[in-house]
Parts: sequence; C-alpha cells; structure tokens
Amino acid sequence: MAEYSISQLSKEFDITTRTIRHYEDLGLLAPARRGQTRVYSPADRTRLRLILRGKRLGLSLDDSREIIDMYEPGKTNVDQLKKLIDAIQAQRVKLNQQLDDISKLLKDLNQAEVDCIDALKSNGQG
Amino acid sequence: MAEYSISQLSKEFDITTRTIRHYEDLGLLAPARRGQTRVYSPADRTRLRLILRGKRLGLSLDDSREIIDMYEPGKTNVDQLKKLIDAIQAQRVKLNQQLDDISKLLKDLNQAEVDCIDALKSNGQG
DNA sequence: GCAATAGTTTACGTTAACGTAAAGGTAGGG
DNA sequence: CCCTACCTTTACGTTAACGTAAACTATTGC
Repeated sequence: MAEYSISQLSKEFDITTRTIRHYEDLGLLAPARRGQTRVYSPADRTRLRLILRGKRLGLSLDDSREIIDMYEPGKTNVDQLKKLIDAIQAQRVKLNQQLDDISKLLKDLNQAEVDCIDALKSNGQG
Repeated sequence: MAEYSISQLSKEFDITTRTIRHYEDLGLLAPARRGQTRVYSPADRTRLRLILRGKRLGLSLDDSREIIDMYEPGKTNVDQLKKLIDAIQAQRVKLNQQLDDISKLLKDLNQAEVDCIDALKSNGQG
C-alpha cells in the first residue's frame, strides 16, 4: 500500500486530523490530492513521523520544518548549503545539551526513587 | 553568599524577572521575603535550575513542578510514595524515548551534513 | 532633595498549537 | 432515498508561557 488517508495517519500516530491539517497549514506537509481529498505518500508519512519526533524533543513546528528541510537535497546554492551545515551544528549542540539534561534527570530520578523506597521501608515496616 | 536577588538569578540564567515571578505564580518557587522584596536561597536557585532543565526537555511547567516535588522527602504517606515511584517510572520511560529520538535525530543530522558536504564538493568545484 | 536603579503588584496583550463548531460534499449500504 | 462514515473549508475559542505597560515603593549616589 503506497498511500494513506488522513484518518489512517491520525490513528497510526494517535493525533487528530485537525492536527495533521494544521501541520499542512504551516507548510510542514503537502500531500497530493484526489479531487479535494488528501492522499498521503510514504514520504509524507515519514515527514509526519519526523514532526512528531521533533515535538517530543520540545521543538517548535517551525524548528521542525527547518530540520526536515535539511534532509532534502534540493539546495543547489553553495551559501545555502553552508548555512545548512551551520544549522546542523547548532542542532547538534542543542541535542547534546539535551542528552546531558536527560542523564542528569535520570540520575535525579534514581536518587528520588531510592529515597522513596527508603521512606517506604522505614514507614511501612518501622 | 547564601542568597540571591531576582535580577541576579535572571542574569545568571538569562531569563527575565517576569519569568521568575511567573514561576512563583504557578507555585514552582516560593522565595523568602525581606519586606516586600524576594530573597532567593541556594535551594530556590536549584529549583529554578531544575525548572529550566525541564523546559529544555519540553516539559510543561506543571510537569516540572510534579517532578521537582518528587525530590522532596516530605511525603510520609505510603500510598503517595508508591504513586511517586510510579510517576518516576513513567518519567523514565519518557526520557528513554527522548534518548532514542535524539540518537535518531543525531544520526539524521550526520547524514544530512554528509549530503551537504557532498553537494558542496560537486557544486563548488564540479 | 532629586534622579537613577532595583524592587513591587495588577492587568491586559501575544504567540503557538491546536480544539471545536458550523456547514457542506461524496460514496456505499439497506 | 436516506443514513452512516469519511472527507472538506472556514473561523472563532482555548491554554500555556510569558511580554509589556502602568503605577507605585525603597535605596543609593551626588
């Protein structure tokens, strides 16, 4: 099956059709049309997956669009390519910061859990 | 120095004083007062740091408040402790999902960069 | 004594990311 | 022929997270 309806995608990714149309309004998706009806290709589906991944990482939809556009090799201008590489570097910096944040948070969670369990022991049995 | 003014913290974390007061409005901070003026302790400063870390990870301020409250050992109720442990597990799941997202995104960025560089070579010198 | 600087509260404004409702087109089933 | 299910557009509403402005207080420096 090489195409998807809007409701299929909404079920698969557990979002509303309104959300999908909203992404289109913002220029993140541009599905084909059969008459008036939207028809999504596997590539469209991939874009949607990338958008949602970006969301989970706290990116704005505008940020996501920029990143997704990076993946497309349609940029022939040298200056644009250099600009893209800079943007990629910037994203990398941000992601590494997030990695650091997450490892610290996980560490904190571990400690919090240990504290909880200790409290349970002395409280539930003491 | 065991205390900070609101403007000191705003400079240190590169946010506005309005933001800090907003966090207080939502119950994420509760600094002492000297007269009317807010006086922040090192513990307040740590809470602020945690809030901002949560923001970078895409958490809502409400989420951050819940997580931060986990770190405080003032919960004597056994049921609450168990509930906390569950919440910690849930957070861990979410963070691991983020880790996965980030590693995929970094991989994508690497590929995008390679593509850019290739394009530069064939375009700038071809 | 007065201006500059840093603090305060109150309150309306703004942006992002959708939710929700209205009003309607279309294809298939009984 | 009408109901159900799915699709469409248009447009106003909502929530989170602050921005911004107004009006006031308190301290410091000259």
